[in-house]
Amino acid sequence: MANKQGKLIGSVQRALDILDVFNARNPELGTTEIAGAIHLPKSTVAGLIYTLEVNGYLEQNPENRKYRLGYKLAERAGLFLNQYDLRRVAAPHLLALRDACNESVNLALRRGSDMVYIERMHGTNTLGFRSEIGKRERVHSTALGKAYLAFLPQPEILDFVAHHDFEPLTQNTITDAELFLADLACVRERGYAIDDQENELGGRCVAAPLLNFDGRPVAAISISVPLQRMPDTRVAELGELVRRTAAKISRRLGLPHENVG
Amino acid sequence: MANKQGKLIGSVQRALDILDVFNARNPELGTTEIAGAIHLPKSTVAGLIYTLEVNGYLEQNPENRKYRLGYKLAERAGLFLNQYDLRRVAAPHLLALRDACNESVNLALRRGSDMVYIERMHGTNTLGFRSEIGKRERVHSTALGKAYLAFLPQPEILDFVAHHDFEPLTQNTITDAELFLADLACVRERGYAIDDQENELGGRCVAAPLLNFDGRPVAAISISVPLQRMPDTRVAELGELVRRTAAKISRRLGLPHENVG
DNA sequence: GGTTTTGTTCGATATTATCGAACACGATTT
DNA sequence: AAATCGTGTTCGATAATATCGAACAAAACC
Repeated sequence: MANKQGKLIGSVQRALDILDVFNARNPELGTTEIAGAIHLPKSTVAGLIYTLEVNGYLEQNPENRKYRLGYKLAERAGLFLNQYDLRRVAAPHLLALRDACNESVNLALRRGSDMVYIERMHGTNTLGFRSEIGKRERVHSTALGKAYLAFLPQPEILDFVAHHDFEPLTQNTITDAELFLADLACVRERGYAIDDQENELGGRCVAAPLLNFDGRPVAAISISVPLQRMPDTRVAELGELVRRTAAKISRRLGLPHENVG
Repeated sequence: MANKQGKLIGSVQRALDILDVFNARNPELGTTEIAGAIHLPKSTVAGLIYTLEVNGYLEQNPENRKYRLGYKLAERAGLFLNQYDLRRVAAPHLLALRDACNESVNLALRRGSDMVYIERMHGTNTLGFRSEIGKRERVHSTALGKAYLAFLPQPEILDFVAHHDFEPLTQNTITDAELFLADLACVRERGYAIDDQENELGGRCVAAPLLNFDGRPVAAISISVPLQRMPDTRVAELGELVRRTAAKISRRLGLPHENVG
């Protein structure tokens, strides 16, 4: 993004690559597997793994000698999340919103081409409890992303569509720049964004942006509902609800200094 | 704590040191401040910071050019937390426990000399939210830690007291090894541990361990209450409650393979 | 507008991470 | 039980590469 001509530190980059190898399908990996995944000799990754392990970013399962992500990540992540007053301000309103519709509600920041969840509350029926905080989804395929984007200054919007890869995630994903801009215009007009299975089949969402004193979006909130419980009539109803809730939170956001994220 | 003769990779260690410089009191730091904190030249940390930033572990506040922890930590932490079936199994019981006493309830793993929170639910009055997941507290000064420790095999307990630094956190913290062992015996007898302002003034906790099929502790749960709402009579009441809840969860923990943490 | 603090650039130096082969350990198989 | 397979670990030589300090540039401050 910037013209900052920085130099990457090789071994640090490789260490971070190791952390990225882990995912939901591969929560535990051995040294050889990790070495294979990042195309480095075993002995090299051994040292990197050891350093990460000593610092708590990896931990070894004594039963199978494999490694998994460590507690230190949770510790540091807690600090990351607490930086955002936003979360504290929004929490009671999200709770009320959740209770009003009894569906999952979300709060997310934009980070580049992704929206990152920083708070999530599920309806009473769904007892998933998976901490999906930190999860990322694309800007262009989510109601969250479209709500955020729609209220940016026009030049930034155009810059986004010019440089963004509109990867189709379902057959409903908007991949055409013109159509996307038209959709954003609709979002502005009606005050909330709609995702009709554009990010995931069987899922519908409505979302609205949180604006600071300047009118600039700093985050977005959404309600996500399985298709079965989300007929067209309810889309408008929940859309209005999320829009009003977002407006209420925005009014509380007299952020004088930072938190613009 | 092993005799594994590993070699630390210097630059990786320094990069991780940078992440550790951030804390609640210093959520944002500039290059010079970071360099001062870890005693390295600015130009060296610049490269490390850049590498961390590119990977999302740090982000720069455009308003003051300072750095703060990045979203990538939350993303990776989500994966860490999801590794523990424990959380999913315990969640409904914790919820019930929370509703039964309307106080904050916690689930924590032991990591070395600390207990690490992996789930936390607050009473309806306290609106604090998930923020404190990942937080660490000492084993010897918390009900969580004492509950966990008390049910370990005796040799491991002795090993712990032999090598642990019983740092006093309040005037109530047990710092004498003999007294500590005596307290653990009480814990075993009554089935739950008590922390009477040993970790923090004004806070009382009761806790009980979660045991796997083997009878080995894998985690602990607790109820933490402000002193004002926790007279001696209620200690016994909530203690029994947390003990019974822990027993219920333990019964569900037929862990055949791992998750021993 | 001048001054101070802060962040960035640059190239020479020597530290230090890398590599591959050989070793040791455990698990699984026959 | 023996043997095999795969895995993780050790080791020293090599060359790559992170480090450093000073000089530069750029904000922030007054």
